Amino acid sequence: MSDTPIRLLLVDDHTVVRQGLKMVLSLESGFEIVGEAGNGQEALDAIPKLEPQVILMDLLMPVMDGVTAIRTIKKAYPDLEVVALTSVLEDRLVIDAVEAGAAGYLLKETGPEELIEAIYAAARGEVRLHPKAQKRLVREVRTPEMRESLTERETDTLRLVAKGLSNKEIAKDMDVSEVTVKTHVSSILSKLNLSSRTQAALFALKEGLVGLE
Amino acid sequence: MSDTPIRLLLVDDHTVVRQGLKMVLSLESGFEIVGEAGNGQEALDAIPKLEPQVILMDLLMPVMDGVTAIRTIKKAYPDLEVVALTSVLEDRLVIDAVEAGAAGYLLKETGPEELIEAIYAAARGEVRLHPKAQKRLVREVRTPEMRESLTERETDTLRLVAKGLSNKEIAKDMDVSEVTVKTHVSSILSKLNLSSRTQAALFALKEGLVGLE
DNA sequence: TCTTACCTCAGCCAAAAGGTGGAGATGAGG
DNA sequence: CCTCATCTCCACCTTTTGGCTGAGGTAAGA
Repeated sequence: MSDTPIRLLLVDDHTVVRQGLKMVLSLESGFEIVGEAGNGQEALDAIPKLEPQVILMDLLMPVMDGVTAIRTIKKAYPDLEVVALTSVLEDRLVIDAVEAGAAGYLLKETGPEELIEAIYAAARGEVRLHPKAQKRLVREVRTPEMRESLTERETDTLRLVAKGLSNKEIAKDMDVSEVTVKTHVSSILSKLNLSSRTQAALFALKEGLVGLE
Repeated sequence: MSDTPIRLLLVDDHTVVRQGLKMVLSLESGFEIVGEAGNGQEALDAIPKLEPQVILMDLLMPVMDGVTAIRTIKKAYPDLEVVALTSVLEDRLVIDAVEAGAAGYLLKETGPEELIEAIYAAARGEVRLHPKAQKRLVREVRTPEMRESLTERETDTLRLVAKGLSNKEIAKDMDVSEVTVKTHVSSILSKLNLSSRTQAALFALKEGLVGLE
């Protein structure tokens, strides 16, 4: 490894988690934690002053979410490596994070050793994905026709289907005829290879297209 | 407060979270962290030796989940107070935890102050619920006829509906006629005051009746 | 300009879903 | 024994859903 410590910025809205990370990482001499932030916006503001080399970023945060933050950061500072660190494993999140340029996707259930190893890897410009995240990503790459191929209106429709609305209600909500909604739903089912709107709703939930409340 | 520190046991499968809690709580002189555990079973085994007064318990853990652990602990040690600490807010979890005898339900997004306050409260035998958890619990108490009133077969049916199966598939799965399934689905919708199987599926997911994969 | 993809709508049709009412069997409990 | 809840099934009916084909308008891109 290098002889100068890696400058780290921690971004997470939970105080407890930040403290925990600090605790765990402070046992490792190769790191220097130069700051903390409670959301993506704070992180962005702090970068010029703190000049971190690697950022540990939670994905689910208020104000500015992690994915947006990663995208913005990688645009402004391409050399800065961002490791996504989250407690939930959602297809959509994994894909978005990787697309946004994350140097890693770790779950909070990850042990300290892997965490440390992933940071070193990120600093070297390598990518470390949690095994489960890898699986999701591979699944996605293998079936890119899936959610990817849904058009904008179809995606809108699916979102409403996943909220339990009927075609008539969706039509009213989208301000089109019910016939059009039926057309959209049909092509959704066809494209995704599903056989009912309930399955479509479940798909949308799994993909993180909509939340559960 | 008392002059002797409160003996605390931390139970969480994430090392990072445990360290974070230790860090945060060590700033408070009123506590003494007597031990840690990575799951419910470990916690249970450690109680006789460590003699904690309050346990901070994560709900989602491998081996033995938090709710089961709470139930078991409260049966064996009624005076031991257990505070549930979790990152997710699920109706079913809140209800189950409270029924199991939890002295509190906190989210990991909770700030250190509230966390500390909740532990003191638990030690005094009081109950502290996160505002969001309170809301869920109240909603539940107000509509006990809901999920509660579903019969066994209806619950089975709902579970399969929430997996995206058609009536015919459910009939095959449950080994009854499709007519019977329709009867069950009808009474489910009627009892839960819903208007489509998709809504029923979403309900089942919200209630934690089934998982999402 | 000529595709191509998308959005919108339509009609026709079959299948699935859902509502209503009723009925026989079973088993638990007063 | 009687009652009550549950499970099972049936018939009849309406509504919803989903498949299929086609068609006009629009916007982007070769």
